[in-house]
This record gives sequence, structure tokens and C-alpha cells, in this order.
Amino acid sequence: MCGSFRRTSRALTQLYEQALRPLGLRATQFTILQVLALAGEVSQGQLGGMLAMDSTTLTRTLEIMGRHGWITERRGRDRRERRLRLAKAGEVQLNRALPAWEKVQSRLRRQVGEQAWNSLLHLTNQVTDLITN
Amino acid sequence: MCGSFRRTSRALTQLYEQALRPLGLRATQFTILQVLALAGEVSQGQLGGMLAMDSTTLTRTLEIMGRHGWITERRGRDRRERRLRLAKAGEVQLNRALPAWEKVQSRLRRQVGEQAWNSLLHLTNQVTDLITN
DNA sequence: CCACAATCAATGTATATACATCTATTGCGA
DNA sequence: TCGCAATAGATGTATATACATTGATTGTGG
Repeated sequence: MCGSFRRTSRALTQLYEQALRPLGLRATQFTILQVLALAGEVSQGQLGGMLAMDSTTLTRTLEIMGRHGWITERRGRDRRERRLRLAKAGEVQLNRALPAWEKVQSRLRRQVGEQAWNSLLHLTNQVTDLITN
Repeated sequence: MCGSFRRTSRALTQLYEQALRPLGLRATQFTILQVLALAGEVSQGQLGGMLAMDSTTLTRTLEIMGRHGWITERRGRDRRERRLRLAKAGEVQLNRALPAWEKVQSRLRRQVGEQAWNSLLHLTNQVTDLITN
């Protein structure tokens, strides 16, 4: 199962990133932009929880995204935390990327079929929940 | 979909690798050992095709595995190709890892349920096939 | 209030991963 | 057979990813 997921994950990532390459945006980065747009301000640890990603992994990715000016950070009341928000440039970049992303996705959805597509979304999230809770 | 798969992939990888850590074996490496045990001798490109992994990515991973003596390589008739086989030490390592791997997997399969488990295997492979063919 | 455990993120290190480019070979058409 | 396109990997570079360890801060029991 792990092997199957990793293989499909690689294939999907290559497919989607092909569409984002002209924008200089990677799949992980796109996902983070999207999450921040929906969630507003979150701490690095919370973001890691949402993505099932080690919080220290985010240190490196967020450093890159900050370099591009896509996110802003500030210290919260608990000064150990980094609280992250989408910057204006990040919003712009997300809006530029969305059409390309959606285009790849809708084409794939059609090929896979509505039924299978919905099952997959449901089942993958179910597995993630099982593992992380 | 890409985000869901990548998230689940991370969660699964952490779960399975936890079990392999005492053996110093990573998920990708385990998978390669398994594939070589089943497929016998294959070229680097063929292996990449089976795993939906860029052939040049394998250059680095195979270098590590060769360092451990888990695989052997030789040039084929076409001298551009690297033909790979499981070495004795790789077979030993695979057999040591299998119980731990299976233990994690059977526990997860029970939690997920037979129905969902089988659907997932089928659907993930279907998506991979769609993208890579 | 204070010592100490717990928590958050930063850093060091190793592997995974892909693409662009390069080198060596092969195959093929004239 | 010769020249050139195609192919298989190797290499340079950038990002993704996790874990172990560390530093800073917070919470808590005495």
C-alpha cells in the first residue's frame, strides 16, 4: 500500500507540477498557498498537522516561500510560535496558478471518472485520519 | 487530489518507515528490493518505469544501495544500460525487513477494512496507469 | 517564586525526487 | 559506411522530506 501510494504520488506530482512549472511553483508550495488562503493565520505546527508534514520540514519550505514574498510571519503571544499568513504576492501567485492547476485536475477527473474520483478523495483522507489520529 | 495523495503518502511513509528504521532501510529502498526479488534482472530505465520514478533519480538511490552491497550491476549487450540484480546481502536484508513491514501493513489493513483496502489498491494503480500510459 | 518537564521551532544531516544538461552509445537512413 | 537523431544514464542543482538534537520559551508542581 505504501509503495502504491508513493508511486501514484510521484506520477500525480509530475503531472500537476508540469502545469505549474512556468510559474516556478511546486506542488507543496501551491498546497501551502491554498491552505493559508482558506485557513487565514496558523502556526507552523498547525500547518504541519493539516498537511501531515513534520513541522521542521516546513521551516525549509517556508523559508523559500518567504524569499518570494508569498507569506508573512509574526510571533504570537506564545513567542515560540511562528504565525503564518498569506502575503499579497502569495495571493497573486495563487490566483495565477489556480487555472493551470484546475485544468490538469478536471482533465484527470474526467479520465478517472466521477465515481472513482470521489472514492479516492474519501478513502485517502480516511487513511490519513486513521494514521494521524 | 494531488494534495490528498501527497499528504497520505507522507503519513503512510512515516508509518512504514518507523518499522524499518531499526534496519536502516527506507521505504523506497525496501520497494526496490522487493521489485528486484520479483522481477530478476532489469535495466535502470525499466525499474524507473515500474516505479513511476525518473530514471536519473534511481542513479542516486541505487548508489546508496550498492554501497550496502544489496544490489549488483553489470552492463548488458547495449552498453549504455545498467542491468540490476538483487545481491545476496539484498535478499538477506529484504527477508529481515519483510516481517516488520507486513506487521505494520496487516494492522493498517485491519483498521482500514478489507473493502476500502482493496478499493484503494485498485484505484491507485488505475490512476498511475492512466497517467503513465 | 523556582526548578524542571514540556513544547515550538531552528539546525545538522541524510535520503528522495525531478529536471536540464551532458556524455557515451546505439540505430538508421542516405 | 558515415553522419545524425535517438536513447540510457551520469551529473549539477534545487526542492521535499524526516529525524535527532539543540535553544528558547512556556507551563506547572512544590
